[in-house]
Amino acid sequence: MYQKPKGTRDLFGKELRRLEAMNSAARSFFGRNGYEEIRTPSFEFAALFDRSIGATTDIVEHEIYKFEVSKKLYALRPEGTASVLRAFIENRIALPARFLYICSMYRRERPQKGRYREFEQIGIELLGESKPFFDAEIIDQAKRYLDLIGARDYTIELNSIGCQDCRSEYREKLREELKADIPKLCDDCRRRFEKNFLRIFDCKKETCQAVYDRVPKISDNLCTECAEHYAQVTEYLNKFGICYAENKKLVRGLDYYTRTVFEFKHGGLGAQDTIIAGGRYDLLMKELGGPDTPCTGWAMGPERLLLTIPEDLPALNAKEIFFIAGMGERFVGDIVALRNQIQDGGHVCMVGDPGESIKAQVRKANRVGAKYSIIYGEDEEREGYYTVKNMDSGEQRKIPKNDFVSFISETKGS
RNA sequence: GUGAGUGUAGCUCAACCGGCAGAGCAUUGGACUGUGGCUCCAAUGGUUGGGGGUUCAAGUCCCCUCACUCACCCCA
Repeated sequence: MYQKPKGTRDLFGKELRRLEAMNSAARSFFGRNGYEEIRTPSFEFAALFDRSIGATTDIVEHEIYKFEVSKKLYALRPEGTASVLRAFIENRIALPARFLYICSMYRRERPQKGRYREFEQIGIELLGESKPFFDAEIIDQAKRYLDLIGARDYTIELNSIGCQDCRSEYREKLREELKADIPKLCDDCRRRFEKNFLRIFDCKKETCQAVYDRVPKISDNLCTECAEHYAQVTEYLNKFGICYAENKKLVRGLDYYTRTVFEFKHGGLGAQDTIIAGGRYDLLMKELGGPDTPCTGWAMGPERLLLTIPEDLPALNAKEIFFIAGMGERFVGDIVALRNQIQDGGHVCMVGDPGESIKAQVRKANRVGAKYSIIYGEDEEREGYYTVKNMDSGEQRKIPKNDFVSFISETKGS
């Protein structure tokens, strides 16, 4: 028996409907906010991600699916931002630009709760706006979207990790501060400090956290411009009426972030509790060879979000289902014509095997959730009507063939 | 890449110290010949994830392997 690769899923039924409901809600909500959907290739040249995410991050080092064809090295995209910026630059799109993407991403990690090797991301990118207002605005939009689809009990955490100048200055300060404590830190943290020093604050070990609790934080060591920017972001968030918590230990895993970073988290998700993460990345566009352009954006993990939302997501318009039970092979022509008529009227219609007993067919009608069973056999043919059984009430009506069109259209709205 | 846990019928799970592989639900048929759901009766359903070993005897103990789950790492 064939099996799907580790970390992938077959999506169907309720799960896929819920996911698709989120996607269409995102398209219409962010569409109303001026975001235009963009779809970039599932794979890019691998170098794009080295440059954007950071060549020393774990994602680039061993989580990307890479493959070489005709001496060219490709990579399945592990995230969306790099591709969107590449597309923006390559297609010479005008500023300011607002993009929405809904795409599968690929990372070769060990799967666990809320983490897969192929997973969806819904993300927005706002290109060409530098003002703190827009940092706050994309947070506000994320929050309103979550509220719209019925998410509850999430928290918003905010921090600023400054620009390159504040960061390199802070890094030396931190190195001094930590000197005496280095023996207390875990191996991972020592490694982190060399590779991506801010990430030490993400460590889950209490012994490490005890040290970081009393060490100066980057948000208290910003340059004047970054500090002013951060202060204004918090002011705007207050004006928007958004509840958030400042988390001085909040950092991001990707290299390209500057100044504002934020996460939306949800308890009850286990270890992977971040449902939305993003921030400002003013340097990346230039880094990728484009015009010097300030940008903000975030990405959401819809699978994780769905884990937090109770079953009854605002349903897509539930269609009424018809089921035709024909009483013998010789009615196939009539049955098919009737099926077409019902489907042309915009309804869902399934047909039973006319060779099966009426009992077996009505049972199947029940099983597929049919609202109406239509029985057609010798009596109906002779006298020119359809027997229509309402599967909820059990009530049964004879509807003359000539009246059937109006029956169909009446049924539509109910 | 590292660690822990779990794999028994389509699904959810039993099976004592190693001693004939079981139940509920689902499926199919019947009671009810052209009428589903509810009830009752019956039937079908298994190389106990796979391979090897120990033993008179392995679902059970040992080794290997595969898959899933959770956590570390990392991240949406």
